Amino acid sequence: METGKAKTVELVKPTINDLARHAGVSLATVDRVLNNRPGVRGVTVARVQKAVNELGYIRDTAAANLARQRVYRFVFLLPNVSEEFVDALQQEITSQSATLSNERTQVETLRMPYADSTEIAKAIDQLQRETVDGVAVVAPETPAVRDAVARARERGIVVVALLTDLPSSPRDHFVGIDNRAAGRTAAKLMGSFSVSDRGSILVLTSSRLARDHLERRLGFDQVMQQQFSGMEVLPTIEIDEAKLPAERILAGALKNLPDVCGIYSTSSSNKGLIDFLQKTAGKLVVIAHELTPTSQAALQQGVFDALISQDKGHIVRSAIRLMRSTVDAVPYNITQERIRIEIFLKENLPVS
Amino acid sequence: METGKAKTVELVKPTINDLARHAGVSLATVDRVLNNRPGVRGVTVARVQKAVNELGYIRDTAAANLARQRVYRFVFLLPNVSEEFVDALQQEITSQSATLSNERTQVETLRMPYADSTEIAKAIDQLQRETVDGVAVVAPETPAVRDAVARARERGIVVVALLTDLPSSPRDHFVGIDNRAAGRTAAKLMGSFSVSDRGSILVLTSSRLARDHLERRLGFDQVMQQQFSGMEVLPTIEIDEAKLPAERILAGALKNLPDVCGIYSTSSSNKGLIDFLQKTAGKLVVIAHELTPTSQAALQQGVFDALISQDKGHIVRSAIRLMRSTVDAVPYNITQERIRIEIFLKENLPVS
DNA sequence: TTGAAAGCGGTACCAG
DNA sequence: CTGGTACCGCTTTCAA
Repeated sequence: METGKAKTVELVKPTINDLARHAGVSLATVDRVLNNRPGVRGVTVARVQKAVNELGYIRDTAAANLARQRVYRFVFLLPNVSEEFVDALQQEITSQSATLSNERTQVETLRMPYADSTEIAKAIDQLQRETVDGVAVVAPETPAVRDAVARARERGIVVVALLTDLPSSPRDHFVGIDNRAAGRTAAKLMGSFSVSDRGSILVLTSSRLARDHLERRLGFDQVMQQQFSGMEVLPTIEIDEAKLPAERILAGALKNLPDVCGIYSTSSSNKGLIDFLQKTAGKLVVIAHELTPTSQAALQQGVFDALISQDKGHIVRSAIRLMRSTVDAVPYNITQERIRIEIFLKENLPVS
Repeated sequence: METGKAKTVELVKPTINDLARHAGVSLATVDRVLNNRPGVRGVTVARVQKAVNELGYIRDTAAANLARQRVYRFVFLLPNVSEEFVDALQQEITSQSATLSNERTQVETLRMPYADSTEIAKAIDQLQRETVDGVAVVAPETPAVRDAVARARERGIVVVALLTDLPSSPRDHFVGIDNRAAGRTAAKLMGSFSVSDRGSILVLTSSRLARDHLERRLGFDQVMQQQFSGMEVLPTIEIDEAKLPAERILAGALKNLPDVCGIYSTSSSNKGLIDFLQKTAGKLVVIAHELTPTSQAALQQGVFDALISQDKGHIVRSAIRLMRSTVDAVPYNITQERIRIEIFLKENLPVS
């Protein structure tokens, strides 16, 4: 810890020319072994590899991509539900695509009915290795999806599960938060923000994105039971505005259950809930997911008490970095790719 | 929102060759106007610029950097206090430097006594434009520092304020959290986690990093007063282990103040506090800053209730991206550079 | 099985 | 004031 102690990193960076000279072969041969292309004698390969090790060679990806005129082509497969968060995610992809195209990366977004996993599977099956390098998909974990993912990977397409994991599918990566931990966090906040240590909690969900919602509920129950056992967590109510307005459902539920003191919505589309709460006098602790203009306003007004969120920009960048490095079979920095569980309170809302 | 609606981005990317042809000039001339080098007639400049606009030319930075053999040289100036967080930050810089060197970026870390701003100013003054492109500095806001920053910028060195802002200095950017909002968040959690709505709160600080600590305290007071006015926030106690062990100070304070129900430490070095708390029976709500191995353990054990943190990896990457794009005078994505206020509870601790 | 040489998109030096 | 050209690090024909 002495003052001024400095730490520098050398930047000598041997090139393939150095390798060629060192190994006594031509550039072309060096390139062949570097990219393990066929047609090089074992001895020659060994000579080059020795040079690589001795000189500590690291390929300059930028130069390689330039020479190769490489373009990465990725597809995002999102549900076509009218959910603010998903729309915002697509918006994010679109707005990043400008920058991305300067980084030799092409992105395309496809929207599919989330519930119809046959449709999704079909869409995945239509992805040709010749035209796409990787796909990031938001999908339920059904056999149809699993098999389509497996086939895509066999074709050599990199597959990333987005938002909701597909652990039983052979996907290359999952990009999204740990939803069980998110549920635990929601519970901790719910319990802490409640003035009383008893009462019951309403849990709301949307039918879509099933697995992540389930995981959230599991984590929620776990902590409520461990730390706030005086409170009762009611069975999950599924809200589908298309069938029945949220306000109706909620009004009914609250009438029958007079001791409800909190609401946890595992969903990210809460317009109906917000409308209902704004008309209701009683003070409930309300926790929901995802920071969107709507939910942010609700938080600001005090209708919501906390929001569990994940950064859309980070998710998109992370998915792309992971697809890119997987395609190129180069390592990536895992710490940069962990999507954090963000907690928003009125007090730490981003200044917009 | 139709199914399958696709959004693609073209990747035609005109090159300087296209520009040259289109404008009827040579590559060299195109290069001159692109880099506004002298010695080109106004008409010619106009012709090239017209071509740029008509073709929608965007420079390929990777190719340019290759040709130019560009290397970015940045310096991080950190306090040489023995604080876990700062050490971790230096560690982060070091571990990123491997990747960075493959991105034509060289980083060097210097450690300076935080309290001695003349020393810091001297260190900044010693940075030569010939050998460094940018510096990220953690420093108190004193006239000496301000002037040194101004001189560095006049020499053409990009300056980024790290962790604690230097708003009155002509720094190019600030990389770190909004510390007032962080304090507000701490207060909200403090009030919510407290079982009673009265009692008094101890606020601890380390003498260093003054401005950010001050801002945290301000934000804290604001929300405590607004939302938890039944609680009393006591004057800040400065802890300097070198002078007097934290345990002594705390034991003394708590003896005189029997109604203390919570502790907010604006500092990130809390070994003494943790030691003290582990030996103490009473249940206090304790909130501190920065996720480190020590603080994480304290959170895990229930000694701490919440941690307000900022991501070190993000901070370093962000500082570097900002310095790079400022040096090159190219735009950057502000949303990617906003350092979030992270809230860690036992429930959302990263699985390590 | 190997090497020579052109070229990717730019930059920079030298000549005119 | 402008153009020609070698070169950055790597890839990719084509020919030997």
